Amino acid sequence: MPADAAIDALLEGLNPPQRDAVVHGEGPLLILAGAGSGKTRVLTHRIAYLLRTGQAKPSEILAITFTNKAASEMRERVELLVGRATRAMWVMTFHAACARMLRADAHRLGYTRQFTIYDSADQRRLIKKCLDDLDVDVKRFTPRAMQSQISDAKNKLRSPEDYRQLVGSFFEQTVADVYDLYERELHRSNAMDFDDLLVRSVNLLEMFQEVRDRYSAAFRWIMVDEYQDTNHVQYRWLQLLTGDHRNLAVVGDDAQSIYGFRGADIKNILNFEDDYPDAHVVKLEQNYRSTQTILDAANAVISNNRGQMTKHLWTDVGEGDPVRVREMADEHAESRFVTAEVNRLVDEGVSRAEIAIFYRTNAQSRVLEDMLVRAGVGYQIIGGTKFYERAEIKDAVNYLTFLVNPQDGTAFTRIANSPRRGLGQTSMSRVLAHAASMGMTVWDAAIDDIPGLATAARKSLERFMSTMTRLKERVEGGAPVAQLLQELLEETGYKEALEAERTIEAQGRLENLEELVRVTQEYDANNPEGNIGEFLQQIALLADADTIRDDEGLVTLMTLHNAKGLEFPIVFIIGMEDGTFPHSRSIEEGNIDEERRLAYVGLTRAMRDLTLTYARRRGAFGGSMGGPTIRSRFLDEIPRDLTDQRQRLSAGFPAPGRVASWAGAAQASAEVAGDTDGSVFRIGEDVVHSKLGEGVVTGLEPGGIVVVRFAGDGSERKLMADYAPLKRR
DNA sequence: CGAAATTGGGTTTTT
DNA sequence: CCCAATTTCG
Repeated sequence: MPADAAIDALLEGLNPPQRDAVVHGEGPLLILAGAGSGKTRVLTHRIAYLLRTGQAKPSEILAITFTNKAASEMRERVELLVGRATRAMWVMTFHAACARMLRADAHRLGYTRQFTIYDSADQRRLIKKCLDDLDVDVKRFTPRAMQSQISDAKNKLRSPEDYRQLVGSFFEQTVADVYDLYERELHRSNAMDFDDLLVRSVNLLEMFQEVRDRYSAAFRWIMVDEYQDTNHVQYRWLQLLTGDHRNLAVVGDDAQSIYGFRGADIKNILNFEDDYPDAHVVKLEQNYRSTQTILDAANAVISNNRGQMTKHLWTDVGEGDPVRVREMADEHAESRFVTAEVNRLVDEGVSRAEIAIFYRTNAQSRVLEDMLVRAGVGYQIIGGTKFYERAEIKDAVNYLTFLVNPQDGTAFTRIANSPRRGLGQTSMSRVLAHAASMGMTVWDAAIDDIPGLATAARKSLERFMSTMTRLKERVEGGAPVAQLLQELLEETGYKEALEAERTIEAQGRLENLEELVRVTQEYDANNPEGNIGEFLQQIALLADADTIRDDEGLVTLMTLHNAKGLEFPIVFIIGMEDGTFPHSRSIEEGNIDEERRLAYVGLTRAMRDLTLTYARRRGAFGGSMGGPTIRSRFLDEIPRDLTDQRQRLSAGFPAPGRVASWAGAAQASAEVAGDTDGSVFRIGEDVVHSKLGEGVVTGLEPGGIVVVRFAGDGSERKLMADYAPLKRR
């Protein structure tokens, strides 16, 4: 028992099960942590406790999370408890930990430590090339389908040979061929895709006893967050590392398993006690985040799933307000309603940073964004088109990649003719073919005498490669990343080409590149011993969730998937319709349970205020498609008395056995009609119309119509708020 | 050989 | 609507 006062302090303020998990010593530990039950607190205190009691040394701690953001948050919170000792611990994502192991030992598997990490776009491009090389019809077998099959195989630790054994159709036969070639091409390029990071690490640990001994001895204490989202490779990786000491503590919630499509296997957590019969099991069921009403709603929804670990969240913060459910005419009315609500809340003194809006698919954000921009509401959006996926950023990154990884043909193909240098498809294929046939790196092939290359292309390639060679010398001289990037953008003519365009778009691209330079400067400052290869590997592993800012002035928009692990005082979930959420694909595949868990995740993000909206009609593909919708089955799984919706709006009559108040009915019909009070604009507000100039709002009418008196000619006009080019001033 | 124009195809979720 | 791939034109 702890005698030390510092140790007592670590346990203070923890509830009994939390304390139980923190003080558990050697041996397997399963922490079933319901949403908002303080699991990060438990993990950080457990680490601190192990250190303080002298059971563990900092360098023996390996703490795994799913996002870098979660990792840095954990690191910061541990640091508050134990200080500098944190630096010796590995607190990072699965992928980052694997990349780090591989940098040290990849040579054993025939890679250099400068191996490139391919994101899924790179991966798809290479798969496409393999399909072409094998003369496969990409109309029949799309690269996307191949990619998901290959990724799936890798997550199950199936090699191309393993896969070939199981082939049962022509499709799978094709996949086997592509998979086989793809793997060889990847290796020849000295590159790994995301899945490879895990797979190759497992290979390393399985094939080299001394490597395995080294790591399993080093990491005597292993902790894993979000264990319900681990897949088979990750499971195997953990097995290999914990085999000797069995000090594995996992935290998770089977009700929040939402990554099945990515190979996550919920059985990993469900069967933990079979894997470790002596496992100590702790359940955290007290929720410190939400009101009882929100929890009851979430519990009710998730109870429709079978075969879960029983758990019942409760709180002592009180009942709170009912869940608000709103029917809107279409997605425009929905956006208008949410935007107006945000404004109303802000007027009441709520900070925008306290508000989040969730949706099922990224495409749903567009209409909402339009409306928020129009209303002048600041927002940040997580996901969608990501910074590192922008063409100019990928180009710059691929320049750096080719400088450190001369084998990377994908990087070469991307940059050789960007900016235009007169090196087309044909010339590039010549270079790649030459490299392949001579067994040399792409770089060496590009500076070699290539037979059959046109004179113009030859000249151009020579010029390009001499610039690259000059840059490479500076890389080898240990130039800082930022300096190299800047020189590269100048000397390759990339910047010049963009400047010559003189378009607003090009201007934006230049600004993005400046942003990238800032990122490299920051990297240089934080990593005096760093190098390009490490920088590239680091940015390759960034996730969307890592870009969330704590900005007072911004409402946060994101998919439900990205919302996991976060909390907000006020939450809106839009698009609560069957087909959107649950998604039609999931309905077809009979995969409703995972969608329901996603709903559970979404609902439990809200601390005090939760609003769910659905639209009677929803357009798709820019308005050409889409029709009447059916409200989400998940809405109907929430007991009516937890919501403020007193009758079924779609029926148009009060529900049997329940008396609807007049006010409720009036309010309901107003919403159905297009909600008069939900307008983005308000009477008396100054607005600007792109054609008619400045004016003031003099009236609001049902159907989203605003009446505006314009200053220019004094005329008063009725405008459709959704379609008129009208903005708040 | 490269750039512009056209057409056709597709939307789940992502480390 | 937005992209990528193909066709067409210079």
